[in-house]
Amino acid sequence: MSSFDEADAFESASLSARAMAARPQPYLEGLNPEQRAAVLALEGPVLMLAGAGTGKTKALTARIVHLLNTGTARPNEILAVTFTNKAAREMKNRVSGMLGQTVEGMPWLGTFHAICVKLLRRHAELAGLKSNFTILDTDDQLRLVRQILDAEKVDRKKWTDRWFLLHIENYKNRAESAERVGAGNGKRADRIPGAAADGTGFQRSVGDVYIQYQTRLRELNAVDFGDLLLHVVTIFQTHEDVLKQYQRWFRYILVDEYQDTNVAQYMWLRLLAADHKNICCVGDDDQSIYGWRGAEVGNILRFEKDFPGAHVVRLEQNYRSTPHILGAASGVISGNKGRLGKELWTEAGEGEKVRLIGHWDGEEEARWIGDEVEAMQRGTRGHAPVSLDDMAILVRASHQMRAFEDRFLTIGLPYRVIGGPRFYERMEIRDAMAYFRVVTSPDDDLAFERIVNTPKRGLGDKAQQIIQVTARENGVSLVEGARLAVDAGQIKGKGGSELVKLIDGLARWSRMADAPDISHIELAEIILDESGYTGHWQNDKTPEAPGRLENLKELVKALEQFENLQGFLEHVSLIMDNESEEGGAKVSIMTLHAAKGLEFPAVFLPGWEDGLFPSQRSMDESGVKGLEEERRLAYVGITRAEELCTISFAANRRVYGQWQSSMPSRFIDELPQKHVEVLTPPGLYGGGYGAAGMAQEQPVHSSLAENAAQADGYNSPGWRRLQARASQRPMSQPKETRNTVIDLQAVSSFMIGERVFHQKFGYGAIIGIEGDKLEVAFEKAGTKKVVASFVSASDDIPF
DNA sequence: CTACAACCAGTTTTT
DNA sequence: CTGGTTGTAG
Repeated sequence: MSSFDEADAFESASLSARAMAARPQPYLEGLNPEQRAAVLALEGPVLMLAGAGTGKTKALTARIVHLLNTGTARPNEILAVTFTNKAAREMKNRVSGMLGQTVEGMPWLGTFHAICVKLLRRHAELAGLKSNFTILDTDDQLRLVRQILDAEKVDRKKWTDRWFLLHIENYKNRAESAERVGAGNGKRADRIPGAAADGTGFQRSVGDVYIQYQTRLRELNAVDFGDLLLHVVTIFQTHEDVLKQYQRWFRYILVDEYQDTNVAQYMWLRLLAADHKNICCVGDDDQSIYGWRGAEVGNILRFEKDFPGAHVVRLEQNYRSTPHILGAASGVISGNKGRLGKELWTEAGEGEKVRLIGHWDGEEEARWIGDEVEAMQRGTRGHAPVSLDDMAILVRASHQMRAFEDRFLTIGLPYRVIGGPRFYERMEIRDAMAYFRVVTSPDDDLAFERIVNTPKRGLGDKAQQIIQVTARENGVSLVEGARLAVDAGQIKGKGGSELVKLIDGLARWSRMADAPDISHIELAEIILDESGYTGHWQNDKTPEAPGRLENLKELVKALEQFENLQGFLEHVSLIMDNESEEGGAKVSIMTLHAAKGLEFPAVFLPGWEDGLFPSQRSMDESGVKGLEEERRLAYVGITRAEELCTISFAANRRVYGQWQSSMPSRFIDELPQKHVEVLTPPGLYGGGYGAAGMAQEQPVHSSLAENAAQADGYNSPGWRRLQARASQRPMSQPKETRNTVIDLQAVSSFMIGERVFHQKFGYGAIIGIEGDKLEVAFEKAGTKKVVASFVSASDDIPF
């Protein structure tokens, strides 16, 4: 059953407009003049340019409340769109808070996707779908692409499923339908490079795959996330009556984070606002950091052209950060061209300068930050103690997190990583949900495919192929196909009997789902139990297994909030977050992207090195555009800080196991000196390097020495030259490896008992030799057979 | 069909 | 380095 109730959404305005008209307006009291202007300008197009920390959400919610309170609009006449469920939730809460009552019937406050699901369910037939269509997750999408590629005999080593999916999604972000893309077949830029010459038989374009992908989706009665927008836009474009209807219904439109809209979302909004033009877009062009997934900064930059006569309000008074922090941030962002232009200011006292510190390597950086966090927690240099909850470490790329995790575990500093793999993305959760999906809708082939041999039932590629073929030949679902194949005796042995067990189980569970005397929670437990899925993890001896069982329990617990399995699945397909938080205070570690919208009294920004931040890949792939987005990311990072912002970089860093040296980020040069204090790194003055002892080996040309000497001129030419010199000189690896790699073709003789080293398994002793294969007893990894060329002799003292 | 070793690629992430 | 995928031996 869908959670969406039409009547509720459109008809039952629970708050009478007239009854509200004369109410007082306390929500206007706490607003500054600009915020107030943005709230009061209810009619016509409004662009609210809201800088970081300028009370954007406050103004936005006040605007909604004002619409309601003055009787200008009823709750169900307001379309309020956000990007994330979190933002939608917060807005809902704040509106209720301001209104002093729960918001009954604001059915159109939600994410783009959630709102589009509602719309598309109403008009599914106009998109060639049934209204109970399913929404695919990334796994399903890839499985689908893979099927198409295999059918087309595409060499998947050369062009991966991900590559195709990426392109398809890019098309969808730009609202380009398969028909349209396919029509340009062969002439367009989407032609697969080198395909014709490859001899794989696949000589066509991404457009062809896109077309087939859409065809399959329709056959499956399914959509992906991109489709939710694209289908609705297409319906609006081709059915004027439908569009008109919604233009009348949604009398007032509000959009949060407008700088993150993609072309499809932009078109969707323009269509809906075309008639009355009561659209209020809120955003900050300086915080557009999602270009790589289709966001178009151009949308916000063009607003006044799109909506002539638009009322533009700038929120520039910042309530979050100190002047030094704002000064540093605006210094950096001023390097970008084509901004709408904003200057943040604050009434806050001067505060501390942004601190800048360079380190010898990434480990020292982590060590220093760990110490600093502890010191701040204790309260140092006249500062009051800072709670760990109030500190955050914001990195450019998630692999930077490991250094901090390692260090914090060593010193026992509690931390939390935000934005890791989310609950519903974990393998065991997806498996379990795939079971639920097949039980609730037996036609869900993708889900069936996922679980048919999970846990292992002896149904490998061959058996699965038979099922596929049988299903296709008879035009039935995979479950049905499996039944037919078994009946025809095509799947024999253990696999056959296991398959029968599975099919019978599915049928039985489906019946239970309809039975009134079994709760869906019991049903879920029965499914997981009888399918053998729980047992599979109980028998698993790997260290993750207990955690996975724990997660499954949590999943079952989460079911309690829903009436039935369908309701749960519907919810999960749209809401994929899970932030259960317990325990004491912790430092947060997260990416800069994940930090957008958050704020912390103390922020650390490590890894400001050219190539890492700004990311080389961004610059290579998107040139100046890429660099500008990176710069906005820097701006976002700095403006997360309320009181103390510490930027750091390391001269050397281990990347994919290799040591690499780099120059300080070009963004460091862009920090205005008057807002920055350069700290002296600890390493030079004893102690810092500990056992590594490389301070002696690499004394003078260390960038740190220069850093200390040039405390006031870190961006001087001298500093630059020195950095360039340091990076040209290959740094010797700080931690010496003591095993020597020996060319085995040259040496070719191994002896039993000899000590060797293997990349993956570590150290071990040879206990057997067969031709070019060695049997090695590894110290940590046990006894393995390895090819001789993969081990090297170790000159460690044999034990 | 499964298990294990070899190979390979490797930002950012929401819905 | 590391995790995910592919290829091959049992």
